Amino acid sequence: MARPKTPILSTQGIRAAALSLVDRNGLEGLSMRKLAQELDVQAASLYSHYRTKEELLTDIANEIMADVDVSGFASGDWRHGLTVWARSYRAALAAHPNLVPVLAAGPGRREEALRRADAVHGGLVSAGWPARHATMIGASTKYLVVGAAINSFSQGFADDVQVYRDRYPNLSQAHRLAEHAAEIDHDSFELALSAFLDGLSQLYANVCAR
Amino acid sequence: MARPKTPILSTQGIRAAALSLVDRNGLEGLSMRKLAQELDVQAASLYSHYRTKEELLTDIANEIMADVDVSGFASGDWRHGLTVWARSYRAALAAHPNLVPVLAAGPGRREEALRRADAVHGGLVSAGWPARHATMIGASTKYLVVGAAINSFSQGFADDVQVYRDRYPNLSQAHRLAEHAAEIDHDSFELALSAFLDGLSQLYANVCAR
DNA sequence: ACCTGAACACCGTTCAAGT
DNA sequence: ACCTGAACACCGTTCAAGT
Repeated sequence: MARPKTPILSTQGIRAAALSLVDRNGLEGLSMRKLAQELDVQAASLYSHYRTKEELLTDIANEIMADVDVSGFASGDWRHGLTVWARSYRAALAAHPNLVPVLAAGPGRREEALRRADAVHGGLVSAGWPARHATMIGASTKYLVVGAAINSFSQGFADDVQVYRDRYPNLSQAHRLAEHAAEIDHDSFELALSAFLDGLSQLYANVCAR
Repeated sequence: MARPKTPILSTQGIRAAALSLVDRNGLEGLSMRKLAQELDVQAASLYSHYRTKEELLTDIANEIMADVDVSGFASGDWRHGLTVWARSYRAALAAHPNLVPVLAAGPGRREEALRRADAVHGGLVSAGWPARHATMIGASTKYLVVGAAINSFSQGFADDVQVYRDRYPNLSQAHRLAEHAAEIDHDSFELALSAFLDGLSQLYANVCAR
């Protein structure tokens, strides 16, 4: 009864259960004990597969970040590369909003994160951007994606509908934000991305003489 | 000994001690027990002044957000208004990096947050932006600020200097990022902001016919 | 009103013990 | 190698009790 012939747990299964728990109950809804319970096992058993809770979360983050697509830079069109990267990056984060703080915290395991960073940087440089600009553009794009994912601008307006009308006339339709939060977030992100890229295009004309 | 003639604690003092603890030891370094110890008091005593730890954090967040400056919109120049807002917003977050997850989580208490949101939205609208654009621009700018504050793009490259040179040629100077992290973050933010604003200016010319 | 001491229900993690 | 049961050092929060 202490150990079945075939192992009960697998890192794969642990990750899936943990992610499901986070998706359902939020990041604070994940504890090693609850996770163990979900897997019909004792909490201590998890430590045969992951050394810490943090390591487990990092591993999950890796899995999610694997969907981020940097292949757009292969075309030689830096603007297309950035667009594909940013959108797939945002989609990966938005798929698990409760995990965004973890995903934003670090680049996950170095391996894949560095491969992607290298692809972005390399794509920009080979398109003509100076190295320093490439670094800043990569960072800036990440700011946009992470900022958009971590914070529904509209989420703060969920309750207390009446107050707005009286005291803040410019926000008189703020109560509508909650309903269309997802749509507004999406549109705001697309607006930010295209304005940012338009601005970069102007800069490109100035910086990258041909 | 149970109660001195003059109260030991004050919400003001509790906030200051808590913020100092977070600044020194990180967000996870703040517990009600450690905070109480810092104030030479029992943990339970804190609950005479704050009902929950979360409420305390929200109050601290308010205090910090009070430094955000939306006065730039009074000039009628929307671009100037956004610039002043974004920079002061970022400065407020960057002053307490360990608290950024909390600051990003919500708009804090409704009062001041709504006053600022109203100023931004109203400033944009009276400058000629349609209401929907004003909403999206406000959201986008916040994305940029929060994204920049929450994540040093460079912070992930702190260690393991040697690996980069060999495996990721485009990141050969990645080890320098750690040294100049603050500078690169600042420059990246400014690049993102000005590119974003340049893009918006183009859009303004198209959308806001005069 | 404000602080204490003790308690409750939770954590993450460790470790000897079992198979 | 993998799982258990019990323990350790921590949490946030509550509450009767004291002044």
